[in-house]
Amino acid sequence: MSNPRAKHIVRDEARSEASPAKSKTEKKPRDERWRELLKAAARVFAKKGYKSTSLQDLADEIGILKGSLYYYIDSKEDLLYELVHGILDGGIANLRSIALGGGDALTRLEAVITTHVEYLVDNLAETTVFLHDIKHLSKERRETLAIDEYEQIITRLIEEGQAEGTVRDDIDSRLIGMGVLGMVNWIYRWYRPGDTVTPRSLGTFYAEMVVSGIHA
Amino acid sequence: MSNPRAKHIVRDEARSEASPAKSKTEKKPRDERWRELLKAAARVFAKKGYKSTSLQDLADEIGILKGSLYYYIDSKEDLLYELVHGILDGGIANLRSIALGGGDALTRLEAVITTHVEYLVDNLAETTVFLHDIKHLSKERRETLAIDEYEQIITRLIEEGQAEGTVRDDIDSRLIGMGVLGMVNWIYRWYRPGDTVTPRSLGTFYAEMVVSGIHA
DNA sequence: CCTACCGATCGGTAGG
DNA sequence: CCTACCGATCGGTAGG
Repeated sequence: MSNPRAKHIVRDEARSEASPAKSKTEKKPRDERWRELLKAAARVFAKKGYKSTSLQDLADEIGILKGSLYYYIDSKEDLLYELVHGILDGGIANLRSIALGGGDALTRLEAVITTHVEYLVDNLAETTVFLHDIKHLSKERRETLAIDEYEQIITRLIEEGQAEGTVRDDIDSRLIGMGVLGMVNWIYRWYRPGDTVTPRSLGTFYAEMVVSGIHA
Repeated sequence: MSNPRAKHIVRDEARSEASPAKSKTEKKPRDERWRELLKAAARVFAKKGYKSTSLQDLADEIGILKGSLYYYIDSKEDLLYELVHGILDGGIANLRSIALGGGDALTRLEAVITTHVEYLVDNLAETTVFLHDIKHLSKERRETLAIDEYEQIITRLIEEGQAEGTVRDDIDSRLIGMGVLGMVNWIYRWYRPGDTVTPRSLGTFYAEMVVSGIHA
């Protein structure tokens, strides 16, 4: 989430106090603008797709000129990477701490599902960008990301459950794992803020459905 | 699946017999080229995304010049529409005939799932384009498509099951329906031709998993 | 009128 | 952050 261009950030270089209200040349601290830019990118990429979003779109969104974006980034891809990297690492950290914790495998799987659902819903735009546009990252950058971790964490939990005898073992753990992941990740396609179902109860239900669907 | 430009197709106008092997100016009947173009578009759109695919890419793929594509289409979007329209209508026809058939709701739901999985796997590229790039269709064209039919068919079956008492009715049918759809549709993201699991057994397993996951 | 393209250029946008 | 631009490539169309 750090600004890749701001190698040496000098904090708060005496923000101009001159115009308290909006002026045409209003100055915003660099960090604030950077966060604003990332939020705008998440929103617009999620809506239109990365490839269909021009830097002009983003510049308009935050009220600067297109060329000025290069004060914050080196390329359009920087924005995609920052979003995708941030959302992935956050999600993995969540799941890893649960999956490696105590308790039987099925209980940990339930916790992983509810936690993942809440995280996904709380970060709908970023998740959408991750699930839709990661292919537009360069191979080099994509290789720095632990993209398969989600799949591995879930599949491993299912294998533990099979070893414990709580999960049916007549089916490949990977098939089950991808089914679970699909059910959960699909949420980004239909859930909208303000939906009658809360993220918490949605997660609880899907966890329940999975457990009764795969138990031995 | 018809060629929008070929208003009056004259069948097989004495295809040149001169060069039986490949010649530089090899002639292919119009319909054949059109199908070849659609197949190439499905393949390349699925791999690179609609927006990242140039008409030059497609022309290269089938071995003609970019400008020559306009003999077959009026715009790039024609190709997207044709693919998305074809795969959607085929899939809906499948499911509708099953959903409206006889038997109890849960049995029909199982059949819908297995049929849909096989159809999806048999048409992986087209399904990928449909699930990823439909947003790039113009509003006018998108509105001609029955995009919500899948969701409605599955949700309605679940409601019938709830009415019959075979499906748990303490949960919104839509939540269950989207869960089922997500699990099944997610297949396009990980299944590859040659995978050890056959489409048939994959469908059977997912149907099983759903039924035991949601039964009353 | 057709099939199967070519060479050149259109309005517009890309990243830099 | 702005002004003033570039090289290239985009989808699409011209006449032959």
